[in-house]
Amino acid sequence: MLGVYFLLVRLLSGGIGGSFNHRSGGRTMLSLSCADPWPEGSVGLEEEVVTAAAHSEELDLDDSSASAGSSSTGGSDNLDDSLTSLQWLQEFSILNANGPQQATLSTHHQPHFFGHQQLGSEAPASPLAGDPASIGMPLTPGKPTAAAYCRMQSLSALPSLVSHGHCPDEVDYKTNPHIKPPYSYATLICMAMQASKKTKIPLSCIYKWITDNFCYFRHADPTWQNSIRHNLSLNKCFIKVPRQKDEPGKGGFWKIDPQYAERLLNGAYKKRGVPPVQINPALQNRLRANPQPLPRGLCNPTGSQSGLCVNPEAQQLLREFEEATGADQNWDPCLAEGTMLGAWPMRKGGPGHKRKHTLGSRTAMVKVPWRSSSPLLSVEEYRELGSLKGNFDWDALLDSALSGELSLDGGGPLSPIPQEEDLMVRGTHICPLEAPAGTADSSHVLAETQRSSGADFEETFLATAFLQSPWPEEEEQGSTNFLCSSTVNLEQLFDLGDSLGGDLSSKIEYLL
DNA sequence: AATTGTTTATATCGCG
DNA sequence: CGCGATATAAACAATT
Repeated sequence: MLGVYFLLVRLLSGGIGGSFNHRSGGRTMLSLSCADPWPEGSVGLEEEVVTAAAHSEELDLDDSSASAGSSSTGGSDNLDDSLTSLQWLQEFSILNANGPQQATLSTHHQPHFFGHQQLGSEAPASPLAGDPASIGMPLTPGKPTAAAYCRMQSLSALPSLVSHGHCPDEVDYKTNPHIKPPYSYATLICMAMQASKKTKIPLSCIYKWITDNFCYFRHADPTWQNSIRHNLSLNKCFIKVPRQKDEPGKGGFWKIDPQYAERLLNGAYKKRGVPPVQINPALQNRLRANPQPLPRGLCNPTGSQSGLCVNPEAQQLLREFEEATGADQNWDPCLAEGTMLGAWPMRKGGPGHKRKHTLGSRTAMVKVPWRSSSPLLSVEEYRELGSLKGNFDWDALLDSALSGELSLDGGGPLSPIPQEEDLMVRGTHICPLEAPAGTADSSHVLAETQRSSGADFEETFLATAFLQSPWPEEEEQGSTNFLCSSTVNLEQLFDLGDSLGGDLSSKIEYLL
């Protein structure tokens, strides 16, 4: 069972943004959730972003950013094995599955992790309804969550505060106001930008996304906003897009320089050492006064709720399984465990794996694998890439994977995805990114991105599609959204495996 | 006045 | 110890 579990983790979570988070009654449920649990009809920021999108054509991928990447770095041509393209992805996936994007367990789409917060210009730091810091509940009651402080059993003294440096990855940052997310500000900005699915977003939307997705910042001193602004200004990754004269509102928009996107998210976790626990100072006194009970969602001593703990035997089984199937020999089970199963993401390469990220140096480009996927392409870039569209044949995908054809490291058979059709998962519509006409942009960056992304791009998109987006996607409204609403029963998926027949199925059964 | 954006300064941390 | 990355604070200007 576990081996298939792992396999499908690789197949799906790395791509779909699904999260394996629960086993119930012997049925392993694969929960898939995705972005845009936001209420329809929201105004304010939505309008702003929509407006921004309407003007995006004039702002996409200016030549400077394009040339910066294609020339100065030699960029994508330089390989850097240390930056495996999916590392950030899996990290990002689980992080969002467990944190920013609440993984769901039920078959019902859970629109919000905290109920609805109206969009608009209200103070970003305004606590959400149901905010545990506001109502004294550490985590949303009654909602199963993948976020769990696995292996925190010994930390009952401060269960919701202490991550102890063990597995804070399973902290539900959406609901836990005490632990500072282990992301740099730049990464947070990137997340917000990507989650927005817009080419450019205003500062207020960045605030909004961060506060919506990281409870910590809802209660933290607002000086973090200063840091955000500081980062936007100083970090060359971010490009300011002036607001057009006919665009109402204050300030400009911000977009990410695609050339820097990967680097940023390769460092999706702050590599810089951070204290094991950064307790929101604003809450410390309250916590001292009112010690909180063990929050729901925390890993119980048996680890049964979430945070699947993988014992060495299981990992060995998986390895054997993969050796038998030939599936993705590049996959690091440690990584998978760390990212998909709740362990703190491994710092691949160890302490010597230093990230180079200079705020102000466009020339100090990190080497990016040419086939790595950039998760931070603007929506127009996504759209233009086109590879997001088309029939996403999961039968074929699973087939390929089980037969060892599928290499998640790119260049696989998925590259030439047919275009002009919606994503389909066994007949279920996956909200495709709207592909407006006339967005063809043959910038160097895009060309480079297209060339370099290849098959990874689908993974990238799918893996990040579940990021919560505070901005409703009109194209998704009223449509059945597989990623948002579906819970895939693995047994159903395995039915596919049955159809594959042969040794693989037996191996699967053996592992089960 | 509030928000947004820029700049400077300082501190910490990890790494070579 | 120097350097780079990051965080934090603060001052200041521009804009709405």
